Amino acid sequence: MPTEIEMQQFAREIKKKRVSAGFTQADVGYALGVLYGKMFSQTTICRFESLQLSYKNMCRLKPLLDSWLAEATNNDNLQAMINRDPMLVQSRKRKRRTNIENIAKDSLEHYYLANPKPGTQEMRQIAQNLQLEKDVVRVWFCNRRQKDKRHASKEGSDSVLSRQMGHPNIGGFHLPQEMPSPGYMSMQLGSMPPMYNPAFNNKDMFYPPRP
DNA sequence: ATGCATGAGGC
DNA sequence: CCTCATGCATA
Repeated sequence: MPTEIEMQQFAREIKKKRVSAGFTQADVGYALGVLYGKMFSQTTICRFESLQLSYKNMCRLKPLLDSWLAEATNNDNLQAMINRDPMLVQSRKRKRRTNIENIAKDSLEHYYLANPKPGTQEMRQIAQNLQLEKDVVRVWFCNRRQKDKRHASKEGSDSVLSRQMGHPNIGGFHLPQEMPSPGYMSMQLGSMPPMYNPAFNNKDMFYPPRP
């Protein structure tokens, strides 16, 4: 089992190699499919590189990326660009993504801090207060807990519970105000080589997660 | 890069 | 209903 430090180094290594070879995260995910049968999405590669997966999850994916790294290092290029699988047959089953208002998100966060695992009745109540489907609320809590877990293996004693809070506001109105940027998502900007030049040129690269 | 969603597996 | 791994869709 690699240590978390080793995992961090590995993630940086993967990213460095990917970028210098001119691959996108999606390319890497696709390459894993070609190489080992199981393909991964851009999202997963992104989350691996930024250490946003659970440690256990990272350990399972590491071997795959490990050999990808080896492949990419040998074959230098001529690597993946194999024909993109057109295997998409519009399966219109997925629910359209709900957009939860910022006001509601603040309230949810508040509820979460008070109780991360509300019961069915409690969720009904919350859903009603915020005028959301209770399933949307349930999923929000599931995702919220999952997010906490990703950052769980941190050491500091304070941390996780003190972040983008600020408005103790439950059902009523809410003062429009800027939320302080959460600083817990450490990006590794300190180790960029000078010739670094990604395919994207947007400002996101040098911004903290969200305003 | 990230928000909301799905589905498998677990009790 | 939960957790966990994962991803479509979108900002």
